[in-house]
Amino acid sequence: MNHLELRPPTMADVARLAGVSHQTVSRVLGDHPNVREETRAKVLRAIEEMGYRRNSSARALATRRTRTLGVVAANTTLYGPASTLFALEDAARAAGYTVSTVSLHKLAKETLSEALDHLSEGGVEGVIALAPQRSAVEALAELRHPFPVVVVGTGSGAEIPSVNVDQQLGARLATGHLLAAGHRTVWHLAGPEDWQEAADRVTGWRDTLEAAGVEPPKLLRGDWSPLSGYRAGQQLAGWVGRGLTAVFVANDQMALGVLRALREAGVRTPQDVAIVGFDDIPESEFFAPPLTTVRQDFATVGKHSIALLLDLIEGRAPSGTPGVAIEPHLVVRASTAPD
Amino acid sequence: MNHLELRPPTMADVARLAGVSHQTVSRVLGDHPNVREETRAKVLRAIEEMGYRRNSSARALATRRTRTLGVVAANTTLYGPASTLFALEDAARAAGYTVSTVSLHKLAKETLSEALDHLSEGGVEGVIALAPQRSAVEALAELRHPFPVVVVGTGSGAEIPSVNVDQQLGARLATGHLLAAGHRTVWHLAGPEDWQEAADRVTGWRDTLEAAGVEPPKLLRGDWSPLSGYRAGQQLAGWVGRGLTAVFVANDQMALGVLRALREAGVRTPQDVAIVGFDDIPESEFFAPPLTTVRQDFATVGKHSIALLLDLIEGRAPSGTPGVAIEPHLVVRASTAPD
DNA sequence: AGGCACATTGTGAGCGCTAACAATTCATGC
DNA sequence: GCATGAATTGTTAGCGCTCACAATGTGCCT
Repeated sequence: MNHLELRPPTMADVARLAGVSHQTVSRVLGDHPNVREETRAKVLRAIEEMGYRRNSSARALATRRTRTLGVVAANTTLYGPASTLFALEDAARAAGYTVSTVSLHKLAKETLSEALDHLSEGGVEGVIALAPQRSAVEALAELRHPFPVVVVGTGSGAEIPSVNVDQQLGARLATGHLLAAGHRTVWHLAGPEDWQEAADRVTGWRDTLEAAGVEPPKLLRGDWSPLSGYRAGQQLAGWVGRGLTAVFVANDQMALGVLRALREAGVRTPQDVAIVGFDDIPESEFFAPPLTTVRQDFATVGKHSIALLLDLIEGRAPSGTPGVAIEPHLVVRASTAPD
Repeated sequence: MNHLELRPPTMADVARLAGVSHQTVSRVLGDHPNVREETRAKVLRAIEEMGYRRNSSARALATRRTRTLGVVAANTTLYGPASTLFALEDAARAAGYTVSTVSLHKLAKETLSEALDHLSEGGVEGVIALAPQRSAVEALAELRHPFPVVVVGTGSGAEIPSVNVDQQLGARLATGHLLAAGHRTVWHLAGPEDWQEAADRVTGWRDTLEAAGVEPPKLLRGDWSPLSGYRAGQQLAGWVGRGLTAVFVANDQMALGVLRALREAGVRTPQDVAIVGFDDIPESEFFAPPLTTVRQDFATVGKHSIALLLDLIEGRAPSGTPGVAIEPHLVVRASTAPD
């Protein structure tokens, strides 16, 4: 708690105390090879003694590198985005970068533009956009910005470099699991149309059914919230006994709502209707009943995204195999298996 | 997507194009009063044309202000911390500051120290620490740092400026609600001992019982996770029929685990045992049954924290009434009310 | 001893901006 | 018509650092 000192020490101050030139101090700090061990020790002692820290602004000005990355995201209180954010932050820090975050309420073009401006003012070298909505990516593509941008979670629509989880595969796993358990068909409660993830999950679901020679039943839409799941669940309950025995819900929160609606309608899970969710939020294991769901590896997403962005910043060719989506995994629990 | 330009334009470039001095450009950008309208327009046109943006490093170097705040947090994928983070970020941006976040896996002294170092290297002017554990605050108090720090969520232990939700009040609301519903006594499943919030909730619970002349029953401990709630729930089930009819659980996730354990033991909620949680996570409304819980206003926490930190940075006397905790509210649902 | 290569250290010039001051312009009033 | 002050603009000097280069020092070979 010494933030009251008049002026923080500069490199020149340290140099004076150590009896060397400021450049030598810079060399020590920069781990340059050609510094005598004795000198290095002297300098380090002076640094320690004065509690010296390099001024990042001066450094950034001289090197033209801020070593700062930006992240734009919405819905950051949801498990998925929050987990991704965490992973990104971790990966960036490991690479020696600082992360500035802008959390938005909504990913409209306007707000996105403001966010990029804000980050730009902050001097970021590149930005990761958690933009799962197609409209957001389009907006992003139109916006001018003086740094590279990597999008997470919006399929590989080529327009902008991106990193993704293979949502279609996840949906195929979920749907296939239900078919394999003997269900004639599988209903689907999807996320909002504009979301790429929602669209991909619909595709994966539909493809799986069609590959099995089954006509896909009517598609239901929710908005990811438990409440929308609840409402959809009330509708679904009406189809029980008329061929509905299994539902693939596009996320765990909605699945929670569906479970409640079915329960209230006297429909038992999984005996009457089996349910599969998506995300594997920490709560899912303790739902009534515990939820079969699809888990995504956010840590890997974070690492790949940062790696790709850094490649872009450094002007390297992207090192990771581009466009390769990360594989999700099925987690089987009681909601699809009677005990 | 023009990040390939050789060198971004500087203020001098703009000045040349506009036919003025760089200082005049600076004045326009800084909204200085004494600039002729015509000149301002000329400059703005040049800025627009060149796509000029001020270099934040140079600015920071000259003004000695980075306009960046840091946030250190752990468990950022949980609803509470994620919500607080979001609110902090929003409030800071509204105040014209950029936020750099460091998300930690654990809030040990070592990692905290590294986090502060990292932020310090990034040139933050102040830091908000989401440090709900007492050990973390102690570590924070011992650590040297060249900027003010505000702690969120660790009671007003005076050592470090802090902003808090009145956890004891929340616990009193929860416990009082159960007593008022006619329960003879209320059990409590607490969070980890080291957490200030957990301790405060225990105190509020105990005080309420004692004020009602009731001897507090045995205290159970969890670690906030649904699993620990589940385990505790199994124990609690053993006391049903022996005086246990109501439980105040220190957070919603554990409450979820408790609900599952009770259900598996054939205990009905709320008919046999009433449950109150804490946090009001989005899922709570759709638990089986929907959970009565205590809601905290994270947006207010965020605003207060940023305001306090900015006061500290500017060297002002804290403007908000210091030490005033933010009031939580009870949200009554089916887990305490038979329909 | 002289010379050469290499290791080590120092010097000077910016990086792009803002703050302080100096210089110019302009409108007034007398 | 000219002094006078305000409005407007320009000039200069850093902010604290890194880079490129210059200047030493050191050891070793002939």
